[in-house]
Amino acid sequence: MPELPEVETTRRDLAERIRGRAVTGVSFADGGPLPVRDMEPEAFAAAIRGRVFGELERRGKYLIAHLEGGDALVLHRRMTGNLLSRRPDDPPDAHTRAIIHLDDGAELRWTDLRRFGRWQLTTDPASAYSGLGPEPLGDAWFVADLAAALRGRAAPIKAVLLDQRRVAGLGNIYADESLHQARIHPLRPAGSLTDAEMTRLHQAIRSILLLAIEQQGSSMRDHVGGLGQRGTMQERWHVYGRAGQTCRSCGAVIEKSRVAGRGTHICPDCQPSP
DNA sequence: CGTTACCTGAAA
DNA sequence: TTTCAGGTAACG
Repeated sequence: MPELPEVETTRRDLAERIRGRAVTGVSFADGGPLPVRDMEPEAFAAAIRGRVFGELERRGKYLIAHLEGGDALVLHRRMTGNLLSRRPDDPPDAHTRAIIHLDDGAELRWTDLRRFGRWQLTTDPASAYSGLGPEPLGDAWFVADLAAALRGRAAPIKAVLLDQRRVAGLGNIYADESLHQARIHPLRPAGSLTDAEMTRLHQAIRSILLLAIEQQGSSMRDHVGGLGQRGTMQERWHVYGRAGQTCRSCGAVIEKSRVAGRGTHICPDCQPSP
């Protein structure tokens, strides 16, 4: 579910709310898989109780909640995970799987319908996301870096964009939207893109991710920000979720197919077949 | 590389 | 009843 803009929205919403706050306890829902898989829930609760949060960082789609002392709680929302700050008397949130209680009385609620999300308490946070490629919104991501990631690759460009080792943070929605804005068909062999196409794609990725962050992400169904609010980027989609509707750029009918195992949306006029 | 499994629920 | 869903690890 959540891609870079959705995770960044959570980070911005929660960073100042948790900084300096101590954990007073953790409670987990009864029954079903929990986000902590590499230790027993009781051991996890004992290990984090009393710890104080520092900076809340994002890397790709990972959230890194640093703890004073150097270790961190690394979270990945996967498909339906949400982390939100609530007060104890706020109404319950559906599919709440865990709650971190803070010393100012706030509750950090983890909701996750499909239970794919993961938490990892680690003394070496970087090891949790060591294979990630560059941050597409970073100061040091240039067209040349995208070109290097694509060079010689026969795989469809969409598959490469979804590969977190090449670029960190793109998922199915923003891969489709970026390729449409850049006027590139998702099945084009990655290594076959011209310089002009790579320049357009680099620009499209950055501008779409920035707009999506402004919009606080896409709330197709499950995503909410750190305060429980829905994003509005779904109103700006050009192709994703719009099969059968007309292209906002040229009026052609948006088509849906399957590429790299994922539902894939294109405008057949803007994005000619390879 | 593409496919399957992991989970639950909504929609077709 | 079947299919599909924003992700990714483990398969072959």
